[in-house]
Amino acid sequence: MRAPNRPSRANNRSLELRDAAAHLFAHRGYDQTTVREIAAACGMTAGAVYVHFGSKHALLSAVYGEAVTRVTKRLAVSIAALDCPWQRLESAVRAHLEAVLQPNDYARVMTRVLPEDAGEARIELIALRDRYEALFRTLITGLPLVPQTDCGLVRLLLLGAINWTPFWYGHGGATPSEIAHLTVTLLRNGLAQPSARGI
Amino acid sequence: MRAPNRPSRANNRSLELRDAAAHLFAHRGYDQTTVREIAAACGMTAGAVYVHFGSKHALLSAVYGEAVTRVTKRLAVSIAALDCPWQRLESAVRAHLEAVLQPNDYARVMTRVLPEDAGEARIELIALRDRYEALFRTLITGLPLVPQTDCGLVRLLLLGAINWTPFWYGHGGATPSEIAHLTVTLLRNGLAQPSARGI
DNA sequence: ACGTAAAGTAAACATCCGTTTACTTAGTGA
DNA sequence: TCACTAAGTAAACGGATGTTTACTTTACGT
Repeated sequence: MRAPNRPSRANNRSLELRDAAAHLFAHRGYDQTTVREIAAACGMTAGAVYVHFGSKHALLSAVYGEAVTRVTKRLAVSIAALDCPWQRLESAVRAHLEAVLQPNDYARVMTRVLPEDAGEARIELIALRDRYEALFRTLITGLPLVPQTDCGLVRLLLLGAINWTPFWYGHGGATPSEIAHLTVTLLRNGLAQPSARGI
Repeated sequence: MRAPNRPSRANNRSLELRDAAAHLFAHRGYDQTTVREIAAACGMTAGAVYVHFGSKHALLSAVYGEAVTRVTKRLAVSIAALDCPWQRLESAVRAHLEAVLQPNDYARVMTRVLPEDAGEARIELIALRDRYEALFRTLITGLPLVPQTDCGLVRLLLLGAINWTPFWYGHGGATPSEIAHLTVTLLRNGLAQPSARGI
């Protein structure tokens, strides 16, 4: 008699478990989170976790998949009304940063948990991550760049820069919006004084 | 009678252990590497590791410290003869990338193992990493940037971009030298067609 | 030649982890 | 009402892990 006002039998505690797992994975990493901790965070026993998820890896897949879904939606909304390719990119970067930098457990799992650490779920996580990064591919190939720019390389550098932000955010004092603006300005115009530009 | 031509009693097998640990930490991560594996890679037993290192964490500290020392030296050499601030930065980035991207176990540990995963050794690793990143601080503050640029933010974005490269290097086809050139060019001039630059 | 101490082994220790099993509880539908 | 089934518990299982202990080997200084 834990929840008297239980809405129905399918009182999906699996979502509660997934949230708890996301929180722990985001803050302590996958390896250093135990199934017992996840269960305890929901007031359950470790065994009960396996009623909802076949394995710890499956739990990570569920968290990762939800993370990609959420941040993809957020990104799509943020660029929907914009036309200028540079504005679209900046808005996408801002959306990504807001997702990753706020205390948002799901988004943070995307950058903190390496697919390589996921064992069996590895291939699935890589596919999910690639699906997300393809959005940036579209945004970047839409930019009016100097000819023969390696768009793939630009995308990877950009994603690297913003995926690394969780490791230092908070010490610099800049907001996600400011970081996004500087990042895209840098990509667009560079930072050299006009008199000091190279060929 | 393992090594007949043993040079002396202090046949420092601790260096051999450190190398083996670096290799395994770089390729499989800290948590997923066992002390027994490290010992086996040197033809030893797990117990023998504790003759040379007090704990697994101490072994990680040794690897991390050596990594910082090596890459610092490499970086200092690469920029010694250069005057132009942009050339100095590009050379430093190239040196960093070559260290991180070649099958160089030590440098890779610096980007693959998060200090947060190091337990007791955490504070020490952070101090070592900060010491290294301070080199880039000097290089960036020496650049003739547009006024009021947030140099700290630029440094963090740059380090993020190049620290993330190990996760995708090899799929893009670009060499460390090419990546370094594009990165610094981007930082300097941006990538927008001159006709499409913003204010 | 001999004592010392470093280097290494083999095995145990204590603990923890993911997972499974046997069992209990409590709604649900016929 | 009663069989059915999802949800959960308690406990055990099997194995792995970092570390310690007791003992052996071996090179060096005196």
